[in-house]
Amino acid sequence: MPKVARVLIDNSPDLELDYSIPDGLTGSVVEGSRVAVPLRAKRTSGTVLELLDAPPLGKNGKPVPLKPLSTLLGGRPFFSASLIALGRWIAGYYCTSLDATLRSMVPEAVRSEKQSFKTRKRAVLTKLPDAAEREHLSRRAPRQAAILKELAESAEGIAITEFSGASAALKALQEKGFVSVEDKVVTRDPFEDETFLASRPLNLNGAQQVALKAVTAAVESRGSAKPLLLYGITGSGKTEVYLQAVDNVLERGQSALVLVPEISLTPQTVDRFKSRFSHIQDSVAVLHSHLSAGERHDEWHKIHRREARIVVGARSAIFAPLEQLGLIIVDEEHEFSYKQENPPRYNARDIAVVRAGIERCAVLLGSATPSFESFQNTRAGKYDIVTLDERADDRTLPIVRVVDLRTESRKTRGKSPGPSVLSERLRIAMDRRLDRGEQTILFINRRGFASSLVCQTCGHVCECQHCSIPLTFHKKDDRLVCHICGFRQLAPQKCPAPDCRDPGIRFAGFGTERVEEQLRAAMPAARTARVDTDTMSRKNQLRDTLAAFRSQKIDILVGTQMIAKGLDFPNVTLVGVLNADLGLHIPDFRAGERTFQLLTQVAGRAGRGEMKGEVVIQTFTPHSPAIQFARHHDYTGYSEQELEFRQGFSYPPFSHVVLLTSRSTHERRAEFTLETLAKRLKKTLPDDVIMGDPSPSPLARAQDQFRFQLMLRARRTATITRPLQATLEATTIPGDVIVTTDIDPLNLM
DNA sequence: AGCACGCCGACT
DNA sequence: GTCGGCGTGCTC
Repeated sequence: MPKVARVLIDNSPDLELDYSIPDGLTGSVVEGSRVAVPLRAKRTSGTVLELLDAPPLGKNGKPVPLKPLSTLLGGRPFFSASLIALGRWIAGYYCTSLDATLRSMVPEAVRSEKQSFKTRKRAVLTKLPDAAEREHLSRRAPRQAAILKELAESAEGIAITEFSGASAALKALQEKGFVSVEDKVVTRDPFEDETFLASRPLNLNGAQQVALKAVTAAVESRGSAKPLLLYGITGSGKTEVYLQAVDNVLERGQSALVLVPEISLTPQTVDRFKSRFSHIQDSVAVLHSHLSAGERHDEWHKIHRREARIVVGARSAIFAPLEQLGLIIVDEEHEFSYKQENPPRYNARDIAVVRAGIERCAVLLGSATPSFESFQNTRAGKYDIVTLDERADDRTLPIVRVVDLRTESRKTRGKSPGPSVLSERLRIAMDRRLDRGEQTILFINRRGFASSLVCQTCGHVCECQHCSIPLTFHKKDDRLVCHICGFRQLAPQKCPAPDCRDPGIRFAGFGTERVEEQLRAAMPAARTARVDTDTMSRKNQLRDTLAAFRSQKIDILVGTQMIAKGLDFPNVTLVGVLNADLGLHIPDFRAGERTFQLLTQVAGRAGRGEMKGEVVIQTFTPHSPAIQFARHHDYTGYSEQELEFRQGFSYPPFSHVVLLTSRSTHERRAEFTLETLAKRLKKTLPDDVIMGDPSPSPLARAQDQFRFQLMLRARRTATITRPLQATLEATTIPGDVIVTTDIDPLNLM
């Protein structure tokens, strides 16, 4: 029996102390247990990280004298030994304290005592009156008799709200001892008002069968197989492979974890899992950010109680306390939303691979446009790859046409104020769809400065007072809004530049709002709807709009990234990308990769039914590789060219990036701090680390803080992080400067 | 010499 | 995180 517990003290970064386990508690103190411990003269709390047989030896060679831990807190631990191991790995790799890491692994709604199980008072039958009594009641107190009859038929009792008009009768029955009223736990069901029609497994085509076999073999190998990359083009039926693989895992008595990008992007994926497993609906738990705190609490406990065997969730669901894991699936593994933007800044896709290693289970990464990190891992033999290169049911990929906006703007010059949103080609294609009763999706990538207010006469751009980015014009409430800090101001009537004052500024730039407006004017017969964060604020609004689109009550759907991914509408035969350049010219070596992924994903929304699809991409740079390769559906071609470039410059996946950022309201201090760190790092970092110069971040100011950054690259992350941590500890950082470390960043702003 | 303050290391 | 030891440097 272990006699010693190593305890991580709460709220004290990386303080791990050993305590002896008193006799009364041996056996009940396990890894993950919450315990109260003495610390100096006080009492504090902590988490048991591991159990030891004997106290460690001190500097004098003798065992360290240990204090006994005080008591056990709480019930079954939040963390299993393998989740603690996972936490240790994350804390080490991402340079975060173990305490903060473990805290981020359990939802706040579970961790804080505020949320608890929801209870409702229910009446239950305690004993049935004898025949004479019943006879008496039915004559003298028909209300009571009726209640008894109802209760006799329901095993779980009936909520007392059902008897709201008969509280006196209920009370009388309670007093006679026939009925008792108890608090019963009721589960908050995020899908309460939805029904899922059971779906049956579809027939797999040859490639899908090969893929399923490979996954099943990996599951059966119990962790000795390599991670598996499922590269399947859009519409090739990846989800069906996931569903059947999960089914196999369940049959083996194991559980499965399915990660999907932030749920609002793919409501359809969740629905497909809920439907396929509708016969065991209670075994499916869903975890994502749109759940209420109470729902999250209940779903998490459903997993913790071992009731749920399938978890479908976003990024943080990678920490779901599932046991006997057989398979972890990461859908759309290239998605940037898997990266957490606050500490620990982990990437759930990478954590999935680590967790699979710890739990000795299989891991499947799926994508139509795999990240170059994962793809290179298959080329290097670290991952295995299976390919679905045909659309399921013999459908074909859409024809992609590229419209050169440079020649287009020459055609329309002078005819309309500002740039024209729809090219002639796209207009004609849309008219044709409307005539045939088919549907169109128009995609506008609002990232970048598309809808900023730029004066056409003097070039003045309305910028945020607190951040160094242009403000975005929202016509509905006539405001300029900062998408970084939320700052809002009334839109100016004319150009604010003192020597300009041109009223034309109000018509510059376009975003989804303006597209919709122009569309209404240009095609009055079409029924249109807009999907972006502004219109989809209400709960279920996205779901409702998509349902209306599916039932063809809407002809044209205009939207941002929200409609780019994962949606499957058979009647959509045309997709228009209004400005493909917007993500292309940002200072980030992944700009091309991101654009290629987006175009490929958007194009994949067209022609998913019987009818052939068409995609029109409007761009000012038709020659750029991301656009040309996307046009030809050529992931392999693009990856070859891009990987060669990345290798030449030692960018990921041929190196790991560590991004050091300093920020402060005091510009010089932020800059000086980073310069000092850079100087010290130059001395301690090994030669094979590529270190840039400290420089202003592309987002030079945000929320009144000036930002500077330093990029470091090396083959192995630890080559950088070990000396970096030592340097950070040894350097005094001014109180008003914040220094952050981002390992494998995806956002270089 | 006496004391305040801040840094640093230990806490089991 | 928090406490206490100890060194520095200022004041009496």
